[in-house]
Amino acid sequence: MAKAQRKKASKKDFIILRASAMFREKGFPATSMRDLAEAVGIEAASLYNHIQSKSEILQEIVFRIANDCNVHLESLDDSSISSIKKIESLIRFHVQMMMNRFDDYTVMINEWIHLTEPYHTNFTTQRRHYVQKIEAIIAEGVQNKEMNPVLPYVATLTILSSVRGLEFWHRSGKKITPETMEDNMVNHLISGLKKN
Amino acid sequence: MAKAQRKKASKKDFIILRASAMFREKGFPATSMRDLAEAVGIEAASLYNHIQSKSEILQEIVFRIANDCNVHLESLDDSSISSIKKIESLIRFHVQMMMNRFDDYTVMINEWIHLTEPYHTNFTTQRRHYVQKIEAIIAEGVQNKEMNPVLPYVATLTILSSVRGLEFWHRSGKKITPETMEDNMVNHLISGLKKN
DNA sequence: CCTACCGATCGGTAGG
DNA sequence: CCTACCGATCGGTAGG
Repeated sequence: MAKAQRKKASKKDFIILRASAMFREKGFPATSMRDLAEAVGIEAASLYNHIQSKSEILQEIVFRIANDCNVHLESLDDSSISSIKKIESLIRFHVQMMMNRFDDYTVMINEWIHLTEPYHTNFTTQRRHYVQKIEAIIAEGVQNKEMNPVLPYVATLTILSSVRGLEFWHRSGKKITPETMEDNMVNHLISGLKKN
Repeated sequence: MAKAQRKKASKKDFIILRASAMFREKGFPATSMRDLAEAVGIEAASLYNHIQSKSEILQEIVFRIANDCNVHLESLDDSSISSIKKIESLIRFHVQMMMNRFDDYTVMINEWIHLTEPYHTNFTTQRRHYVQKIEAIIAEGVQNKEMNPVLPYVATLTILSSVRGLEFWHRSGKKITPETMEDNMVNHLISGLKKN
């Protein structure tokens, strides 16, 4: 029984794994359950022994990743490191997510709009809180005179979205190590382009 | 005849205008021709008196904007301004596109994957050349010692994708003027977050 | 996990 | 610009 549970869970995970890759490539609405079934190696109808609906797959992908982002951000909360260091950690975390969990992360970013209610509202609310916490870190940094007088809201959006550029990098054949990528993005977003 | 031509063209433009808003909101595959027809105020079948296919609408939206981006970038080409000033102009241009032509620009960025061949390949090729030209500007700035020693490819992706954050800003009710937005993003991406 | 099949909806056409 | 309608495909279910 425990074994059967485990077996079933892992098949479900396999379906979600394949779905994530396809949702990223073609988008959620353009991916059919028949395409997915073929990628998994079973008939479309058989998918429903493991999952409840197409929507459920998207929900699992999105909220798993969103949860990991929230956990990371909260880990920065009561530490005594500087605001700059917190933002650096945030950038590194997102670059790593993009590089190590490319399909899931990209699906969260690009396909969350196709979440049905109440998941859609749930996600946008979570995202708003996430942004607000980062804004608070930046606002503190500005007040501390650690940071230039930027608008925290704008800086937060810039940081969070800049990681999306890695989507193109991933498609291209460029050989850049994860560490180089991380360092470059941290330097650019924290120290800027212009030499002083 | 000339008048009829003009009238027909403007109705087509109206259809594309509405389509752009819907493609942005719900994505290209999730927007049906019946939804679009309703937004336009006619029956679905009547759309085909003005456009050839659903795909054609996407093509028009994407390549109009892509063309404007190319024209701007080429305008920077033989001017004698510094690399930093060129990049500043590039950032301001993209922020303005995002603010003034929000639907079209967002559709280009998010929905180009749904272009059919040969348009899909055409777009990715154009985009690659576009990125390479910006890389060249940054590489020159690094060589000049105008800029910090960043990897041009990574810096280019960071700049181009950071504008995508404005998608969230647009949805939110935040009152930030276009000029403030532009200045903040230019400062962040060029001078960085950290105070020296 | 399969075969067989459902009602709904899709992009698009015929003909007026 | 409409009515009427096409074949294809969609997500999902029944029953085994």
